[in-house]
Amino acid sequence: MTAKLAGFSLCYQKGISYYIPLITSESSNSENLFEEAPAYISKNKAIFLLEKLFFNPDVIVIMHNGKFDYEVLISNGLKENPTCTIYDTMIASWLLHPDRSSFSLEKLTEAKLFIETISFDSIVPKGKNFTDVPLETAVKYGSEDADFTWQLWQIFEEELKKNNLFSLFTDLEMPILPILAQMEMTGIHIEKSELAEYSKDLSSQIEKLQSEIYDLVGHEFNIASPKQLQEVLFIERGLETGKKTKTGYSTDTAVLEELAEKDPVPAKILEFRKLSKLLSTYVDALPSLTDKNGRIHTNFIQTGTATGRLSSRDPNLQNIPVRDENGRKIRKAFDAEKNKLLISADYSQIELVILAHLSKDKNLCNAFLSGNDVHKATAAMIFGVSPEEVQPEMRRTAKTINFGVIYGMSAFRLARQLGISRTMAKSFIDSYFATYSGVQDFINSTIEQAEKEGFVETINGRRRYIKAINSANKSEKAAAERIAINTPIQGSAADIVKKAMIKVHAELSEKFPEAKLLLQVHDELIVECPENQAEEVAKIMKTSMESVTQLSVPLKVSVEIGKRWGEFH
DNA sequence: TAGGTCACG
DNA sequence: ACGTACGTGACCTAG
Repeated sequence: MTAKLAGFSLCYQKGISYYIPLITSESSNSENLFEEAPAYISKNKAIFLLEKLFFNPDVIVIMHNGKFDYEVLISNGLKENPTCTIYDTMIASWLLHPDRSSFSLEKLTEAKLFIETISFDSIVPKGKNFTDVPLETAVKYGSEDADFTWQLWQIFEEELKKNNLFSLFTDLEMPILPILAQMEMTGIHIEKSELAEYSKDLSSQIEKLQSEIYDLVGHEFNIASPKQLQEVLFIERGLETGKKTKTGYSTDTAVLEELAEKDPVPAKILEFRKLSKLLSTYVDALPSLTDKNGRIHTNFIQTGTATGRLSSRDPNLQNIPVRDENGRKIRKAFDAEKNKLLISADYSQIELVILAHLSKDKNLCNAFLSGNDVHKATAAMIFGVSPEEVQPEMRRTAKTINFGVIYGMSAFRLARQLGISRTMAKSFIDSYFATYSGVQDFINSTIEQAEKEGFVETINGRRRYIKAINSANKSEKAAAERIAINTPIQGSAADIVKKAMIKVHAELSEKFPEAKLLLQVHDELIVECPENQAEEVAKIMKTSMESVTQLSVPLKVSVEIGKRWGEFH
């Protein structure tokens, strides 16, 4: 949002491209400069000319990592909501191979065009800017950037069509791109003073815990160092070791919870870690990232996952705490500006709904159709009781199994998760698959498809190749099978949420243009809008999201309206 | 930079 | 006999 425009490059046929540097001095805004210095044009002139491209519906603009360029152009005066079509070669390559390690123009040019590129670092010395390099060098670097993007598109267009990914590209991923840009640039407001207060509170709690730990242990040490902590727990205090890590014995939550029954230190460590995490990752970090209006801007990464989900970075706004009361205080610091409200709309159990749809399992579909608590319905089915007879413990078990199925569960993990024996876990699993035999069939056929074709697909044809699916190594093969099961479920959910974003954005732009999408958290959309529009905006969001796809089980969306995120009424 | 840990869906 | 649930990103330590 603060990047300046040095110049831009264009290409419309292979091997011929142009770099156009801009006059950098802010004072030189004369219209005549174009004639006086034909090799340069002013920034205003450049934006004016580029707008002709971006607002021509007959034009297709091909870019690499277009969201970035688009945002820079907007920060420098380009109007929003272009009418051209944007095609992004970075996204195209991601759709073709979503678990590639890099989608940089440099790496792709090397891999697909077999050309060595001029690297940015090789022409711009450390600490210098692009505008410091000689024009001749800038021309070389800038113009090949456009040329390679053009050439990559020629290849990707064919490949997308060949693999039936073209409509996913044009109808889903490309329309999402400018929406993400708008969300990022809008940002979300945080109430700094609340976090500042919470910071003091947390710091003193942490300090107190720290001295209590030192007292119990008899000396000071770095609690955050797993190495030193192992020494203290397993040698000095002689506690039993559990799981191993690559470098020693684990001190993670599960292990410490176990140890807490025999020793007072582990519980304090757990509390210390919990509060330190909140303080360093959120409470102290977020306020320093606000702009002059107190808003925070994340970067949504469209190529961030192998399943089709988005990821969020610098800062990650998709992992803001919510699960316990301490953490929720942080979420509540995210608020709407004056005279506005936040609306959160989230899909209920979207991944299980998709599992029901993909497997067409009669009992799982009925579990959804019969009521609104699918875990309870599952418990009733696998324990052979009526829904009214389901005890909380039974529901908890069913819920864990439901998640387990989505992740490709093992009896071992289920047993550990539920704190029961492996035999017992195995019998729950058997009973689950006896009830939901369609789910078992879905799992088997998905793995078979992966073995035969080498990839799995989502409802919309999004693809993920699974190289290890035919591995001779047993645990590698098992891990590949879990990916094969999970990807169509998680990925289809990602497809649906992206479709919903497009629909919600279109509806709101037309009916309530002041309402803005701010965040997407995998199954949840957050919108900010004027107070007096909130009820209607919420209705539009719910309706749009529920009607975006027709599955064999209806999608349900719950909406909440409030001044702060995580605190609704 | 890798490893451990932990925040989220 | 073997390893142990899917997908992320940030912070801290240690080398």
